[in-house]
Amino acid sequence: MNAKEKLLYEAKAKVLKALAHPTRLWMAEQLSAGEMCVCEFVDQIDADFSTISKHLSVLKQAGIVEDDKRGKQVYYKMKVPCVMNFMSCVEAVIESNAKAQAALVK
Amino acid sequence: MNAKEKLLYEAKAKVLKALAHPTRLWMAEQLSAGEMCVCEFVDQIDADFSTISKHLSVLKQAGIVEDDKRGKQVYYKMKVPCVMNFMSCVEAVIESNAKAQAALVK
DNA sequence: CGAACGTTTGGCTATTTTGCCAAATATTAA
DNA sequence: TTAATATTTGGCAAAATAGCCAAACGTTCG
Repeated sequence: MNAKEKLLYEAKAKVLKALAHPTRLWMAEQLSAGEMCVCEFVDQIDADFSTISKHLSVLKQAGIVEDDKRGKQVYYKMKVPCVMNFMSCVEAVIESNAKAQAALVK
Repeated sequence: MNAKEKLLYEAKAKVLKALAHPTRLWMAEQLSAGEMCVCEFVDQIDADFSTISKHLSVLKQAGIVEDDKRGKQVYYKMKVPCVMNFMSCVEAVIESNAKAQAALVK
C-alpha cells in the first residue's frame, strides 16, 4: 500500500466513520427522506442541542450532507443520497449475526 | 426513537464502525477478493502482528468476516460479501468532496 | 519431549471521540 | 435597541479506540 493509496483509504474510512455512530446514522436516514432543520432533530433526539449540532457538523465535514441557512434556521440535506443504499446490506449483517446468536441458543 | 430502535441503530453503527478504519477497510477489500491468512496481512501491512490480529478480530466481532483455523494458520474470509458493494458510493462522496475542493481553488 | 512458528490476549499509554455546559454568533421580533 | 430564538463554537472530563510490547496458546516438527 503506497502513500497515495493510504490517503485514499483514510478518506474512505472518514466517510464511514461519519456514519458509524447511532445518532448520526439515524440522522442520515432521516435526511434521506428529505431535508430537516436542526430544530427538528433537537425535538426528536434526546441530547443537548450542541451535541446534535456537532453530529451534523461531522456529517457535513465528511461531505455526506450540506446545510442551508434560511432565516434563523439551518436546514440539512443529503448531498450524496446513495450513501444510504448500503443500509440493506448492513441490515443483512445484523440478521446474519442474529441468526448466529439464535443458533447458539438452540 | 424507542429503546428497540436505539438498539438497532447501535447495531448498525457497530458494523460501520468496524469498517471505518483505513487498515480494516483495506483488509475487507482484500477479503472480498478471496480468503487470506493472518500471515499474509502481516506481510503486507506495516504494523505489529498483534495489531493486525486485533483489527481482524474487530471485523469478526462485527460479523463481517469469519475465521477458519487450518494448521498453524488462521484464514479469514468475508461472511457477508455485500458489505463491499457500497464502496462505489463512498468513492462518489470522495469525488464530490474533491470537486468541491477544486472549485475553491479555481 | 522441546523448539519454532503463527496467532491471540493482556496490559499499558497515547490519541480520538463523545457529550455536556457555557459563551459567542446570527437573525428576527418587539 | 433590546430581547428572544436558533445554531455554532470552545472547553472540559469521561469514555472509547489504537497500537506497541510481552506473554500465553495451540500446532507442527525435530
